[in-house]
Amino acid sequence: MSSAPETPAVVTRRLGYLLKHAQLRLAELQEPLLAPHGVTGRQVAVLALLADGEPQSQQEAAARLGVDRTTMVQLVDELEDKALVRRQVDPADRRRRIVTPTEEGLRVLTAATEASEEAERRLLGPLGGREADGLREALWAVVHQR
Amino acid sequence: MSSAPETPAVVTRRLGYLLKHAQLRLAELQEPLLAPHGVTGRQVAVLALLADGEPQSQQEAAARLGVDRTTMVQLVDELEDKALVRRQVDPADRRRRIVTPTEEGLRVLTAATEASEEAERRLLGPLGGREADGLREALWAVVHQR
DNA sequence: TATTGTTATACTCTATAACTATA
DNA sequence: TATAGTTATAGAGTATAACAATA
Repeated sequence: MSSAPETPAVVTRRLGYLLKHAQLRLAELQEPLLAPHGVTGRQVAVLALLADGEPQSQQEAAARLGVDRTTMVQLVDELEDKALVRRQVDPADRRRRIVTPTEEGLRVLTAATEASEEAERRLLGPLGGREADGLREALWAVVHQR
Repeated sequence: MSSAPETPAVVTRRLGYLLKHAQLRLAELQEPLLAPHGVTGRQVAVLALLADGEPQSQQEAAARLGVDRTTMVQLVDELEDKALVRRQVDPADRRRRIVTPTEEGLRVLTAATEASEEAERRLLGPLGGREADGLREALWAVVHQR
């Protein structure tokens, strides 16, 4: 789906439209920058999550990312196929699989994170520093409200 | 997919994550408010687009919304099945179908737009008026950059 | 030949239900 | 009985390719 219309309509002031197309635009910018590292934006997100803090089981990671456990199975499958993470049975509870990044996974994460941040900078290009910070803060407040 | 994790991780500061989850949150809020009107958020968006400005062919509408023409066929099918829009062959170019809202379509659009705006207000609840405006403006700038 | 709308098809992302193993 | 991971499957949303009608 293309991310911006040629002739803006009233619809394009709606928040749903703006959020969707901002996401599409970001994906367009990220894709070519991440491709050389052999990962997608979603894979980078999962990798970052797994590298952040204590080693986690799949369900813990799923809860933190806000996805279903069956989705996490597939996300971890993808990363494991690329040898970027390892699954290990938790000795304390043999039902659980602790998922940790490999050394290669950490290397890819570092490089891909830079690429990802470059894409964010390009997306936020038309905004000033204060506006860009404001956008991120406003989204954070909206997403984490309860 | 659930829209917010119990334990925020570093990933949740990434723009991709924030945009996706803001959208999910908005969809959650909209769904129950729109359901009584018998339309989805996407259908309201298309209806609003078709009611806005000159009568449009499917391809014009698709371009303005930023979707493929085959996607527009299905969107218009949905609205036509509910008798909210009408397809009419363009006498000036018989390949084109002009799509216009019916009276019922306009009534539903009015009601659903109010519901949709209420959902936006709830999403933006944690923000002050200035921050909410800033968010919308920042997203607009980012989406319409060239 | 080119364009509009359409259909058939496929791909991505996600979830639900049911299974296995472990607790 | 309950939980972690898994598999099979299905649904939503989207696109590409090929076709019919029309230009």
